Amino acid sequence: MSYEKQVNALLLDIYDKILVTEEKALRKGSFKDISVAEMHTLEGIGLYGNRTMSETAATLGITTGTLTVAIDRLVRKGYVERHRDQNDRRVVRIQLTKKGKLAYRMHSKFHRLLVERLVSPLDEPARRLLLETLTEISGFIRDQHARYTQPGPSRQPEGAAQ
Amino acid sequence: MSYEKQVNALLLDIYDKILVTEEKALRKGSFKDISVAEMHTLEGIGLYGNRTMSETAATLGITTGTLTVAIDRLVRKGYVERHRDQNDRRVVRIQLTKKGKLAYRMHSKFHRLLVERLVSPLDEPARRLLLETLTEISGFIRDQHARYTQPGPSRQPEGAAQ
DNA sequence: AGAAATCTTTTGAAAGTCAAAGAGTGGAGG
DNA sequence: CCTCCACTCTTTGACTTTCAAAAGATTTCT
Repeated sequence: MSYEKQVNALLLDIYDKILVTEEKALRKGSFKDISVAEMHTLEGIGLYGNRTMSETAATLGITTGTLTVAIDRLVRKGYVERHRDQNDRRVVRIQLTKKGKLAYRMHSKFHRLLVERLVSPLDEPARRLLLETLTEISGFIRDQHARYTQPGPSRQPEGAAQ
Repeated sequence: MSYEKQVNALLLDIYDKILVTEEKALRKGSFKDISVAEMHTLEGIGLYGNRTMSETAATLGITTGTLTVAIDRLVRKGYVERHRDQNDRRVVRIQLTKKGKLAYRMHSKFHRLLVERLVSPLDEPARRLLLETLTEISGFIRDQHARYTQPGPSRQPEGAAQ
């Protein structure tokens, strides 16, 4: 198998399992009633929140309509509070409740431990390479993202042709 | 920022954008009518398919019920064919149509190009190290997956406590 | 005040998912 | 040869996530 194919297979394997693992970890933890998507919303609001719906939706890359229903559920479950802004009453400000912050911190800790365990067996050169490679991948994906996301003069999706 | 936090941030960034990018790439390509999830199903069936529903569902990690509706749609769109097995008429065998295979190959090519561009700037030692590191990560994620996926004596989700 | 702009929610639709019930087929034992 | 259990798949009902577009509330501008 070619080098590229091996790398591709490994990336797919990793990608595939990570989401499932995270979902299952959440379901077994102290906050069994929130999904990965909901946790992601909590992250979008942030610990020191009081952010508006539009801002948060933009951060998360979803529409405000979608966020409204997500927040409905999170409010019902007690993770988020809604407040109308007193200066501009069109605006809705949202923030995490105590419970929401607790969940947020727990999940951060989970992530931190995952990464710690992941990098702990690596020696210094491996660490450096990992960081460099991830930085490169990140930049690369950002480019691709821009390429395929921007509207514009029907740019040629290389490798997608024929 | 600590090494771990940098790695975590990069991973999140990459993870976040990759799905969106892939979805958008698909929508701009020659097969605008299939989603990433549907492409994933096509991959699950494979080029030399003739696999049963159960097998494919297991490969994809979804229930057969879910697969049934996915296949319904893919048949309607002309990417997949259903055939009852003549030896055991309970079994349904599915395989990609010509169009399905074309879509599969195109998507593979997209992936291969992505990886090629990613690894092309790396020299030989860096390549070796990347492969090793990815292998390690893959093994690690597999362990985590097993840890949180297996049913069993309420294993402690380390770092999920308090 | 009236119109236009802005922010959020509501509504309708689709995909993706599961669990559980239902339908058809196969095989083993009486 | 029947019957019944097991197996494979589909159907059904429910829920989440998502968007686009319409509607509602409020502010700002003329």
